[in-house]
Amino acid sequence: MSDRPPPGTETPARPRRSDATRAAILNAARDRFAAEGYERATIRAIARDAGIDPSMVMRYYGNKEGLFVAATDIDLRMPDLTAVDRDRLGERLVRHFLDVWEHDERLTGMVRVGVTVDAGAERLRSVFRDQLAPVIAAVCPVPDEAAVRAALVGSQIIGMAMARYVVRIPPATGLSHDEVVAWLAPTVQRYLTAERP
Amino acid sequence: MSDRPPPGTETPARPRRSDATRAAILNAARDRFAAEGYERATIRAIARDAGIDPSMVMRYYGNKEGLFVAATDIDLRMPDLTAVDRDRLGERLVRHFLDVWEHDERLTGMVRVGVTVDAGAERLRSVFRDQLAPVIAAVCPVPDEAAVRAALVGSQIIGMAMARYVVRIPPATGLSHDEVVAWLAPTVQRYLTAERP
DNA sequence: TGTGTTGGTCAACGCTTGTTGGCAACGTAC
DNA sequence: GTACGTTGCCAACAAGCGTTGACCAACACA
Repeated sequence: MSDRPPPGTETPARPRRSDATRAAILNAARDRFAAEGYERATIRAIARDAGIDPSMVMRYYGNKEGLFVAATDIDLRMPDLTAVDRDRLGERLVRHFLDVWEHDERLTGMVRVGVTVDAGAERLRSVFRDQLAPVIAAVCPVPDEAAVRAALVGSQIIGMAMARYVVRIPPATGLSHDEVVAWLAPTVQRYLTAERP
Repeated sequence: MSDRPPPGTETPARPRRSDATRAAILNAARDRFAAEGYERATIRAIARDAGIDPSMVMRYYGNKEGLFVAATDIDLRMPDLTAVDRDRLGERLVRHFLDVWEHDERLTGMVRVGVTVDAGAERLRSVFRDQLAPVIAAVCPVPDEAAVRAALVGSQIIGMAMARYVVRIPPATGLSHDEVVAWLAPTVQRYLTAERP
């Protein structure tokens, strides 16, 4: 409890001896949550992975939900779309997401958790709101339409991610990157730039 | 164990006194699995909902996974697409799925479970394979392309379902049925009928 | 009427879970 | 050098889980 300095008066970044342990816990937690979902990822297993005692997890993160919140920071590494040819926005986005999904299995896991537990769903909503929506709003001429267009793009992207990486529907897993781009890019392009129907 | 008659010699349909109980268990199981996912839905809670003892669940369905398998039959009630105008296939499909998703919350729940536990993912794959793919293959002129086209359609449909009903991303939940159809129908139509890119 | 089958309850089992509190070793500041 | 906060381990807790087996009541059938 006398662990973190009082919020607001936070000291710049005084390193603590336990920082390595904290990091190890977060790393193990991310992997376990991603691989097994919220319920099956036990504090005991996470602690074992991190090479410490389960009680340390409690001391540093309060309880399991606290650990989950601390462990799940999702970064989509969104590109700046204003620098992209207007008629290649769809292709650029689809390619980017294929890249992100494929290089960080934790994202798949976070979707898994986001679907199961409330705190996870809130995380996904915040990722949509803070990372995807703004980037899309920046290239949307009518500000009022930005949110809906972002949601549409998000729906197609997350749907393909579900099909390929989470549920693993065979025809979807068999597609090459180029094939996925060829099919999905026009969809995303239309959601971004087409007149509102 | 001496419960079901030996498979193969199954007697036509002799009703058992316990049929009502069995049905009550399945109903309660469906609701609990849908609402809380596989892990949080406990056999004890399901039995309580059904008004019987937990041990009955074990007797009738062997174990928790057996109950899950028995409880999760998903019926998409797919329409016959061969009777639909070729250039309205997209609209027809999107409208159908909106209808199905909105009238059976259990579907949402099954996605939740399908994402979490292996047996659930297998269920989703079988639904895709046995219910969605055949219907789409029936209107696909090039048989070899049917599976991929079905997967593409499925990705957009399941993505919108995730956005609207599971994660509940605000801009997506705010869309009316007609708006969803207006945006998604052309996408699905293209996945179904457009030349392979 | 007697006997085997079916539908159901009850109490307990072994196990895992998140969580807690006590206690030892270490480092640092006075 | 002693007092104190930090870091860590250990052992235990209460609760909840899936699962089992003994036992009873009602029925079906001879």
